[in-house]
Amino acid sequence: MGRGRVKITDIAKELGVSASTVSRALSNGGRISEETRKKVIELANKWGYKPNPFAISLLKKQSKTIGLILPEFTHHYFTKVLNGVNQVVNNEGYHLFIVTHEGSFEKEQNATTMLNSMHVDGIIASYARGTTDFEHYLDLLEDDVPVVFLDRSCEDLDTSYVITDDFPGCIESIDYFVKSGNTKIIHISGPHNLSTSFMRMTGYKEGLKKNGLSINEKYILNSEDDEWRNRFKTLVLSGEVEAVHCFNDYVAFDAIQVLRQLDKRVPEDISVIGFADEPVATYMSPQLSTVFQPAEEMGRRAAEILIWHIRNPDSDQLYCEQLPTNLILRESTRQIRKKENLKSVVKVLKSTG
Amino acid sequence: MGRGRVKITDIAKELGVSASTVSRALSNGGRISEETRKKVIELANKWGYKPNPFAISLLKKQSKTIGLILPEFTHHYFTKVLNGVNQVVNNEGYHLFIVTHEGSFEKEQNATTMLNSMHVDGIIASYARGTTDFEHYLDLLEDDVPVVFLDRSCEDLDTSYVITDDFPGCIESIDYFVKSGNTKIIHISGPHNLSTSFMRMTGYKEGLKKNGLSINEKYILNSEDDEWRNRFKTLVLSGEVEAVHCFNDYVAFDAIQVLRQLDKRVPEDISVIGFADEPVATYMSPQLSTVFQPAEEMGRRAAEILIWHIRNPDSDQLYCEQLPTNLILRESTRQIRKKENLKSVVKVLKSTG
DNA sequence: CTTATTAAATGTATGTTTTACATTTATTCC
DNA sequence: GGAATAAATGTAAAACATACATTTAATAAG
Repeated sequence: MGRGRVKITDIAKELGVSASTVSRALSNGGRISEETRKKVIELANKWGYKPNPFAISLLKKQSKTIGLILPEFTHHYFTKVLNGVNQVVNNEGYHLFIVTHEGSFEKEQNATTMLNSMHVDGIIASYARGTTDFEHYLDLLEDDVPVVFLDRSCEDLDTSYVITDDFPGCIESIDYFVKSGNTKIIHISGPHNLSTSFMRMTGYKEGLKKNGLSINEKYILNSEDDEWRNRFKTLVLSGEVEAVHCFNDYVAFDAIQVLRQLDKRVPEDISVIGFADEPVATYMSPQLSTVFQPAEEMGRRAAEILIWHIRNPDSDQLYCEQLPTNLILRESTRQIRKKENLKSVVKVLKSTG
Repeated sequence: MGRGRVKITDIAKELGVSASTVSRALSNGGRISEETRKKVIELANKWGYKPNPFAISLLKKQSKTIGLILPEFTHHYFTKVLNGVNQVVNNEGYHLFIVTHEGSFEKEQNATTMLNSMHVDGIIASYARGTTDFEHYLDLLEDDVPVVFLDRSCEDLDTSYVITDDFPGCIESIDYFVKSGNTKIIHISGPHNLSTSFMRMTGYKEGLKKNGLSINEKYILNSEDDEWRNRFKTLVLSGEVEAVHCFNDYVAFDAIQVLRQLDKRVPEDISVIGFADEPVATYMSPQLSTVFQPAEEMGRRAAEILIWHIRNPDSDQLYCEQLPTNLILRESTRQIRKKENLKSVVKVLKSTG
């Protein structure tokens, strides 16, 4: 039979009717006699008829396929995002084309043009760190391919996006440090061209301000700087560090390794809080206190929003959502008292109609 | 212009030539005057012509798309496999459709029929644990869709596969235990319906046998059994445990947690070896000695083999490859002396022509 | 100068499905 | 019986690119 090679005309020929009759019977659209419908459906089942998706896509100009652009697969965070996206996309009868850009702007550009030429019905994109030129996304929008940004937003473009609000999470962390008696707090930042990195550093600064502490640029290290470990050691040894606020869990892991080298105990001597709640946080010891990001939920929301756009192509409505984070206290912070619930939900709905 | 809506006939009309001339000029197939070719290419570039993949797929009956069936995304191992597959698939100009079955046989079946109806050119499959019925893969093969099994093989079906040979890795681990002076070795096994679980347990037994040690079923615990921690504690406290051979790194992590509760030092009192070299192995402390599985390489090989099958549809040759594992010594085992190189490469080439 | 040969360009059919429109058949009413 | 209506089915076009066949023009050979 070969690859469901039975097509609508085969059934039509066998039954002595026309192809359109068969099509109607199968898609129960127009009027058709109950008798023929039954006959057609029966034979279609018997022969295992499967419509050819290419013919349908060619005709209807839609592929029932969604493109997902991710930085990489091996990062656990994106894996969870992917999982979330996959769930709703499957439920809604779409298929997923996944491309990674590995942080390369060029690959990211290629990904968008590729997905466009593959005629995906829409795209969820988590763009490369260094991307500042969004021309390729503009091309997509001009071709009426809806785009939803994930994890990273672009305010210049009129697109929906789903991000976590890193701000409250950082402030919550600083609050906790202060409440547990740590006021000498340093920050180890991430890649400087990454918006989340900037956000978390700003959150750190705001947290200090809110607690009446002064901001000292000397206390902000950059994990991309090869010298950060040495600077960190110097600060620690000079006794100027009581707590470390880190860009993410991996940086926190590295910081704790350094502290161990210096025979500093965590959290007795120095407290550490990470960001993202990656698996590393639960496997390292001490287990890391960190800020949980609802990665899977983000993936789900992004997919839901994208599918909404696909189904409402004429609407100008945009969904710009910031999902709340959650401070998870484990072993790398000193205990203090029952943590208050700082849950924050922000939903903005901007409309450019 | 809308979604690269410029098509071949637009260019043909503008230039006053026929559609097929334009097609020929663009695909530089048949003979055509240099002059017209130039004109066509120029206009195609200017208008940003992109061929419609559906029309091509409909005509050529191939989608340039490969289906990948994985258990899940969140397991780091499969993420790396995915990464490997993705690399070569991209290089060879194919696209990837990814489906997960989450261990459900029904979902796995759906995945195969879905991918078949999407007319993928071939499928790489890592089937569900409990799958014993391979009818749906047989359907695929009958429809001339090549299948390559990954991580899990099916000897009943004439397909290529890529698996790791868990056996030598386990034996190497036991050898190492013995050489470093640990002879009281217990095994903590994985889910009992999982073939890798069985393989690793058998490897453990063979390793003991090879070293002249007796096998005691009392020393084999099952991590799926809720009581394993208590049994483990009892064994440890009775002084019958010098080394622990674990089904995978997560089990090893749990085992070490238990040992810590009992104030046993790793590796001074008890050595532990895991399996798989998951990230947890490098993040926990002590860092875990474990058996590295070439996940990415497996993904790459599977993709290479599948593409070979796609390009050689008439050949009956099968590639059945077992990739070697590698014992990585970190901090959870006592040091002994320079580790000898036990690399083992097995390549079987079976042909049913 | 005619015929054969080559080159260039064009036209047509194919792949599969859907749908707007057209046609046939059956039924009902005056 | 003929017109009007409804129901069922058929026809053809559209979606887009390409393989194959054919036509037209130009050149070489006899």
